Amino acid sequence: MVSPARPVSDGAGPAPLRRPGRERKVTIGDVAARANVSKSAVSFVFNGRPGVGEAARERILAAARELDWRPDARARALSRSRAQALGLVIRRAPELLSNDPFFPQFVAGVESGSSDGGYALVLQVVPDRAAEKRAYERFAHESRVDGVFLTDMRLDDERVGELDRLWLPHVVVGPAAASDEPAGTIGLDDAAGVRRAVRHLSALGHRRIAHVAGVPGYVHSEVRRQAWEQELVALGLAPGPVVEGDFTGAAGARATHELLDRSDPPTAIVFANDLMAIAGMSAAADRGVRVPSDLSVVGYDDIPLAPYVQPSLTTVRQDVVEWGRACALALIATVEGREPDRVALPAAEFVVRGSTGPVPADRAPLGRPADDQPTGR
Amino acid sequence: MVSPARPVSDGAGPAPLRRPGRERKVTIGDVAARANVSKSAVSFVFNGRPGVGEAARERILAAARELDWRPDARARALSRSRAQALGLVIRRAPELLSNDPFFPQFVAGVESGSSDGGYALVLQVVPDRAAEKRAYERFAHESRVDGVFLTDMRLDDERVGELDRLWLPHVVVGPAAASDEPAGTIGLDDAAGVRRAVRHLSALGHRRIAHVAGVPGYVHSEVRRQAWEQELVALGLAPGPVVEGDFTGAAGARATHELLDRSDPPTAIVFANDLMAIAGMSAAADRGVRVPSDLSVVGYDDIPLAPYVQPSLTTVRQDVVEWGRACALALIATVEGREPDRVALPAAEFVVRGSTGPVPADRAPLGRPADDQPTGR
DNA sequence: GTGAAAGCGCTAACAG
DNA sequence: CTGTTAGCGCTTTCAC
Repeated sequence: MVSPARPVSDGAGPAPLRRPGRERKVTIGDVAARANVSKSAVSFVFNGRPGVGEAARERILAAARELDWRPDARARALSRSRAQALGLVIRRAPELLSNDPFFPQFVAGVESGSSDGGYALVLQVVPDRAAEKRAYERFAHESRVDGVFLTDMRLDDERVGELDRLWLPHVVVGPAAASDEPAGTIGLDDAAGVRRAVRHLSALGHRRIAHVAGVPGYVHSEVRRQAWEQELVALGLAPGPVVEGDFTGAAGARATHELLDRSDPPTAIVFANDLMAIAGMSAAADRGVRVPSDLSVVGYDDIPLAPYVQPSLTTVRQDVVEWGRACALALIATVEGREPDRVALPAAEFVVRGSTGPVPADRAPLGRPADDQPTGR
Repeated sequence: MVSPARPVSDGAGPAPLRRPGRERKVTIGDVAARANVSKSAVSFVFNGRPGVGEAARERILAAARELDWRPDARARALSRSRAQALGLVIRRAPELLSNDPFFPQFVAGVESGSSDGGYALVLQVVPDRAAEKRAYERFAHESRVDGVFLTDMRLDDERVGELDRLWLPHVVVGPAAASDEPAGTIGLDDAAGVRRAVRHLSALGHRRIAHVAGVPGYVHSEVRRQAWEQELVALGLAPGPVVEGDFTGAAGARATHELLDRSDPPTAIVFANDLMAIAGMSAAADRGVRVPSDLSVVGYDDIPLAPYVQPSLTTVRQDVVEWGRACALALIATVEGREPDRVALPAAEFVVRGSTGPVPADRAPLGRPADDQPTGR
């Protein structure tokens, strides 16, 4: 059975909700009494505002410590009309949540930033758009949270307007490089990493560089695709074929087969995430195409496994934890009516490992590789 | 800049906390007035208790719908002395959170169960034991949550006692097979999967089956190690060497090298998780040991990548989402003073893929393999 | 069946 | 600088 609220069980049925007996919860009144001051004095001290003498202050703090008292979050929330909590709604099938290395780290970062700022993080996982909308509405109507994070932005996302209508403050979490991003976006430069990857491949002599994209309609999918294309154009190369993926291993494998089936198969593929890239490498191996000697592969995310697959995966890494922190701090500032600080997030980093190499000699169309010494690490 | 609480900005400084102008928040009073009843009637309807006539009930519901009103969670929490929220404290370095496929799924499951039961999920990520303890204390003292989940149980975990002292209801999330588990544990049968794996290897003729364990001191590490050992003994085999790992890829690689360096290297290794197993396969490949022809490998978790590495990974899968749901339902029952239902969680499942095969002919010490036809997924 | 009134524990005006 | 007082929005007895 499950541990009840009461540690010493007497075997009685389903009973105890609260602590038994007389032990009333200690309140601000008890602290005030013990320190010989008024409740407001206690309140003032615990809200860090002036107007309380040093002596009284000391006594109050001592009394609170002795009684082991902390302001009750519920009462505080009610009287300040602020929940002192931030909401994160994640729209994704629960089973698929662990496909994505982004969320665990992002949640960790957001939580760390939130609790540093004195806010709690309320999480909700919803399967579809309808449930997502309801979740935001409930957060707003029930005043459960003071603001929310918007992740997984879609092209023409309706949520910003909805949240404005609900008067629910928010920050948009997204790649910073999108040309038409809405104001209020906190993101790091996704595109830079992809561009760096393309340059790296070009420097290795690759001329047919394909892309396996993420789920269409998502901003981060688009940003990565655009970055890939723009950099190819900038290098004077023709944008190779693009295959739409959906960030799953199955899609990565399928897309890879599709690309290698072409009459002019690419010599390098830039995948929109590591999971697809690794599945792609397996697919290549299955048909006797060797990485990196026959085909170079680049991923995105730098998942913990990336260094440990065969061959180790060249990829792009972002500091997602720090990103999450920055989002939390920005949202707190917004909620409290302050102008959020402009934070400089580190750009995505390009990590060179074993899955990229020189273009196969018999496939290199012409010219010698440009010079390019990636920093990696 | 970040989107403020007010959609139409007039360029003023850091100002608006709440909605501007006259638009007062609609309250239960407004609904009562509009429906021509008292506040308590409204309250009764929204709390599903008898004592309100059908006609009044209809009008109340209509009024609430028209005014778009839902009970304010803060006020409700205060007057009912219940936060209507559940807490999950995760102790882990933020950067390491994505190493673990467990949490994203577990969180998703817990959240789904919580919101089905009308509870919010408050998450906190803490780096160490001290912060963890403070987190629980704050949850309790500030009445932020009504109960908490205890994950990553350690041998001789102090938290159960602490929570009892704080009068904070809780459920323990852990493998169900631990012999000395505390009452109130919700878990599925971790050990069954590992035992199945050992039997599978034995059936393939393996006699020297090693184990790469998880972080020592954690219940789930111990349970898996014990299951491995017990099954070997049950099969009449000598427990092979055990190397301690820490669930990271680096540890998996190191441990594998250590095992293969021995004078009597194992022909099969059971790893405590997939990440170590995959890194172990890479380590083996690096030294020319081939999987599965020279070495069989079994993981644990069935991460999304498991089918897509080379070779695909034989592993153990649990329905972590369902597990999380069950935990949430049990905690809600506990919090509300009911006896939690005894839920039957599906046992861990053994998934046979490409990383396990017959013992190498020249290494099979004696006898012919027993018959064992694993079911797979 | 319905409504008035007293809290829940804290914050924040406003007097003293 | 300190204390008194009126809420915050909802729940819940308890008379009517």
